[in-house]
Amino acid sequence: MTRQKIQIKKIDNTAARQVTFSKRRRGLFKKALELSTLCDAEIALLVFSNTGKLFEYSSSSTRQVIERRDLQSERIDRLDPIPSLELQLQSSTCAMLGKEVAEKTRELRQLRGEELQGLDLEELKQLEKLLEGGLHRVTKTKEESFFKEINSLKRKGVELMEENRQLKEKMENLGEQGQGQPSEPNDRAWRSCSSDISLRLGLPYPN
Amino acid sequence: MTRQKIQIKKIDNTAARQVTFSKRRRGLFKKALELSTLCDAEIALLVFSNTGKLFEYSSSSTRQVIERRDLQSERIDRLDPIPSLELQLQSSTCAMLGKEVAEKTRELRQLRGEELQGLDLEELKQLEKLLEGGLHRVTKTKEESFFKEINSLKRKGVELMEENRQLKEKMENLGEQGQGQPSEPNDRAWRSCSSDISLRLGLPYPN
DNA sequence: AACTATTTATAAGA
DNA sequence: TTCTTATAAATAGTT
Repeated sequence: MTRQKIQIKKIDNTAARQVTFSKRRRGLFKKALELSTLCDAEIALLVFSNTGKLFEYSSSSTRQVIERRDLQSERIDRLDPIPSLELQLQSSTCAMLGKEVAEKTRELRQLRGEELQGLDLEELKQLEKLLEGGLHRVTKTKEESFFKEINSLKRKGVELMEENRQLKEKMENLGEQGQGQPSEPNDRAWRSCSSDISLRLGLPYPN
Repeated sequence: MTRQKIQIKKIDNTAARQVTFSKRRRGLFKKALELSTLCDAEIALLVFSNTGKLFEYSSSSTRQVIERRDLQSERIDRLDPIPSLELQLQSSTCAMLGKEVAEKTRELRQLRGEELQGLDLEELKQLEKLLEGGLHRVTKTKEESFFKEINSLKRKGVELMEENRQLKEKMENLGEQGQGQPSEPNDRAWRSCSSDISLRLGLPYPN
């Protein structure tokens, strides 16, 4: 709708699709709120993202709106007093979910390089490309993570050395004893906080 | 929103309210359709006008979307008046499947390098290893596939040259004409089956 | 139901 | 994700 007009069809690029989803979801929810406010309408809006996440808006309570809707459509599809209507619907939901699980399982196996026999050259090439992309991003993230950890430890080290220096100074001022080994302040600093450091290493990013 | 900006509060004038309701309801439904199409989202939208009329949109089936939503908020809502045993059983199956889908979706995204923010260094390292393994196997399979294709084409070439050689021999025996060029049998062999070869080449390597 | 001046939404890029 | 910005789309008030 801007910069360039787009076709209303599924966006192939995953990242772009997610960005658009975020933006348009907000827009849609805003419009729903405005309609319910301006026109005193009762609204329920359920949105499942591609990834299965649920977003919902309701002018009152979603459950309430759904029940009101059920009352209306009751006259239409209540011709069967069959309690299995619900059962059937759930059943089809189950079937759908089952299929989804199977599909995703297959995809996962292929990404692990485990179920490649049925693929043609083109599919193999695409898979390879996907893996290269994923690997690249993971490696990059990992290295950034390493870097952060290292910097955090360095900073800590500097702080401890400074603290140590100050303590020694105080001690020297107090007793003029001078028997300490001025050449290894950092050794003592590190030993004194070793438990804290190992904790940080064990739980790499507490934040 | 045009001619003059309006406040988002209930429109007092009944006629004006109804006109706005019509216009905006259409806009909202259009936006819902666009979101579901562009982003492959599953959407249900229920709107009751203040006159009590129901308008609904769903990307699939309203009932199905509601079911899916109930599954997610099952534990929270508990408004259900004792579902049948069967329904309960199916429901738990569905819930399980739903969880599985969510889990696998997350795994897939991580393998694509898309949802890495929550992972610690150890997890990133494992993911990287997994991807390297998968990539290695896929690349190997792809190269084997290339190789097979090449060998198959070579074999075909040899067969054709042999066939060509025999044909020429026969022709020479029949007519003692000797005008052929004995130095380029392969050239003619390849040309004679060019359409077949390009067909085979076209399928495996379209780009 | 149409029109149209404006406001709003948003695609692409940073 | 958030901001920016050029442009498309929606729509308030009018006819």
